[in-house]
Amino acid sequence: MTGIMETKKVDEPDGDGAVNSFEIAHQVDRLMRRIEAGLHGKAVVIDTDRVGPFGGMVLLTLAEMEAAPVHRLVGRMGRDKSQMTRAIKTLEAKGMIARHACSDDGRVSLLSLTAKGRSFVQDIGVILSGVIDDILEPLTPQERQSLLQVLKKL
Amino acid sequence: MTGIMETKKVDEPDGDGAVNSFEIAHQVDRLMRRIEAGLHGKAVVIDTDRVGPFGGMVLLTLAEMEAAPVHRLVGRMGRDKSQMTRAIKTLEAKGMIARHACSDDGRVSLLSLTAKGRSFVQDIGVILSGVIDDILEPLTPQERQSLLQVLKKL
DNA sequence: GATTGTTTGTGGACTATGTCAACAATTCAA
DNA sequence: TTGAATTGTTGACATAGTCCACAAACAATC
Repeated sequence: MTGIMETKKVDEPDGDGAVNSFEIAHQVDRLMRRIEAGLHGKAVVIDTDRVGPFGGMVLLTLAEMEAAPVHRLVGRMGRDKSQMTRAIKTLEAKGMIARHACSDDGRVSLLSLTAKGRSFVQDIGVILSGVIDDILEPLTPQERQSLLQVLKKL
Repeated sequence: MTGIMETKKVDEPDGDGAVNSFEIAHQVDRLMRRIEAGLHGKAVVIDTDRVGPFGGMVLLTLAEMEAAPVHRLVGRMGRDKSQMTRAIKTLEAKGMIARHACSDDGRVSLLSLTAKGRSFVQDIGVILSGVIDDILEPLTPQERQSLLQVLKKL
């Protein structure tokens, strides 16, 4: 149906407009990797608590939700529950997030950033912006906008 | 400079057209994760040799290079050398790739897919195409094309 | 030809992430 | 109220990524 792995060479898009799937996967992978690498290179200096890339993502994500239960974080980030449990535990130990019981539901405990967590998010956000701006540098503002637009649609 | 982590709410693009950086990182991350999850769900059945996601990517990448030294694979995939060494070792053990000495350079050994490796790539390619087509389903052909275009501009 | 430095690939040791399955506590629904 | 479903936790394990040191082959110089 789609063209990628056929033996014949595919020089132009298929009739139904499909694009090379592996090419997409590969480019997305590379992009993600560049973001991580950029962060890895620059963020070490401020990550004094050794929160790590994943912990950073959790904090960043939590920053734009404020007071969310674990399962919502899980849903938003697409990770495993157990992984999230542990990440939260260490982030809590480092004083980045706090949890308080949910009055409506005895099972859930709501998560929120502490002042320290917010301050970290602030710092890492600036760095992340810089890294992504560097990567997106070859794109025109229109292209950036359309990239974000398309990504959001998915 | 960029808007993401400012305290004030950002409802519209900044004057200089910058977009929310974290949003980009987050969406790229999610997209990558959806691809992995889709692959994970569907590819298990054919991955009888337990090549794994990373091994699969190596094979896919190698398929479009044919007879490449390790360091080129490393460069293309943005991973660590040692990681690649080990991945190659196991892939070789599983009979997916073969290595033969390079006449020009005594240090490098050129990698290429075996028949088995090519067959695997064929299968996984079909699945990957399906997964990505599913994910890209909400996009118009124009949007897909523009996504790939923008990604390639990196 | 011996020298120094670089590239290429390996290996060890370690950390971080991700997966799977089982589980208790709670809530929900019939 | 009893049986499912949800929520979060844990154990055990598998995979992936990082850092550092190293040997062998090359490259450039003297």
